[in-house]
Amino acid sequence: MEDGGLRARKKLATREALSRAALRLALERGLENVRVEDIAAAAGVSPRTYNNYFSSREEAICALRSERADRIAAALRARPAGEPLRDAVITAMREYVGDQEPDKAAIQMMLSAPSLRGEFYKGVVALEAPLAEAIADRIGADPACDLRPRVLAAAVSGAVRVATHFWLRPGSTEPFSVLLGAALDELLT
Amino acid sequence: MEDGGLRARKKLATREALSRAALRLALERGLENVRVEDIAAAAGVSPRTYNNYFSSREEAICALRSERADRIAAALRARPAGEPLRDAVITAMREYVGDQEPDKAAIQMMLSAPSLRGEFYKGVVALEAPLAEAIADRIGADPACDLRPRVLAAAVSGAVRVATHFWLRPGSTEPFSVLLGAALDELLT
DNA sequence: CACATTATTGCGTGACACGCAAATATGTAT
DNA sequence: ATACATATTTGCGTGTCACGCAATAATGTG
Repeated sequence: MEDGGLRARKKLATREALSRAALRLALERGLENVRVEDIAAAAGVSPRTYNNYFSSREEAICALRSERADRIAAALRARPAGEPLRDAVITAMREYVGDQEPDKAAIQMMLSAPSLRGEFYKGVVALEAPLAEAIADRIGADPACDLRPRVLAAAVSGAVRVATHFWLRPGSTEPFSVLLGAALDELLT
Repeated sequence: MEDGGLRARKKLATREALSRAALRLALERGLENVRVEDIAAAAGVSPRTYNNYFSSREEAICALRSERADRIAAALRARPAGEPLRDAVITAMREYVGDQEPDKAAIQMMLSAPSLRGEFYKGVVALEAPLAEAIADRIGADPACDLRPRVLAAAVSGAVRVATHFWLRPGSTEPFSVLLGAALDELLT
């Protein structure tokens, strides 16, 4: 029952293979033209197995994005203790994102297809819990009683959403990191 | 083709009847035990008509909550022009919510059922656009270029989410308006 | 190597979303 | 009021899907 056992790793691998296949196929053919059967085949498992991992195409397509939360929290914990809270949070976010450009077509699709938007937002909101916990640790707050960590985390995740929105505007060429930095700066004023 | 015509009003009425029926049935019987057929019957239309209005049970159940956005924006526009931006936004939110308690069981359900959460978040995020526009008008910003209105609106909607989260905690008895006020105050500090 | 645990698979079932075309209701101009 | 145009509702058929269940295969353990 260990986490690093062959079993657990294989499960993660199939989950990832399924999700990658789902996203790739949706981008290639359009969301409407992807059968569950195709996703399963592309990942080398039976359709029934696909449904053991995900209970909807939407969930499969958005699953990978939903798993970056812990690294963000870790980036915050790595900030020096003396740094003011908001600066630390914002710098941690900037560091985490770095200057990697996300896949524009993928995010575009997730935000324009109504059936994917909800799943996408679930992923964004999921970033907040670990981030809020790291914030609570830093300011010595009880995350169960104090609103501040969660409100700040929610504001940060909101800034990410807004930056994404502007980054996707037709004709926009600015790198995501620049827009994210600008959005996060608005939280300081 | 008018907005106030009999046609348009009847359409809105059926839409609302369907959504109310869907929510009521889901609360009474649990989400799993609600057939599309039941919702349509409770609203007095055919199942096929139900599907002309909504393309999933989840959409029908969460539809009513998604339509409060314009009134929030109006509340902001009613604030005196001299008031500092954030105070105006926060006061407007407080005024809008007043001391009405939302339906705890309903929101509880929407946040605990994975298939509803995405739709619920879509509704919360939908609050941001009109609010951001009202903010942009107030500070004379171009909502297409300036990040500030949207970041602030997103922070407010995040605060609403966080307040909701705490309001739902088992054992919590504080009114929603108090928690919302506390969450919004964190945005000022 | 034997045994317990866990994952995968096939099959069957109930439900659902939606295209299409007919029927019905509504708005409008004469 | 009547006739006509437009929008909405409805029934039916179709392809798809999620999931319970039980059998099978794969993996970890003593």
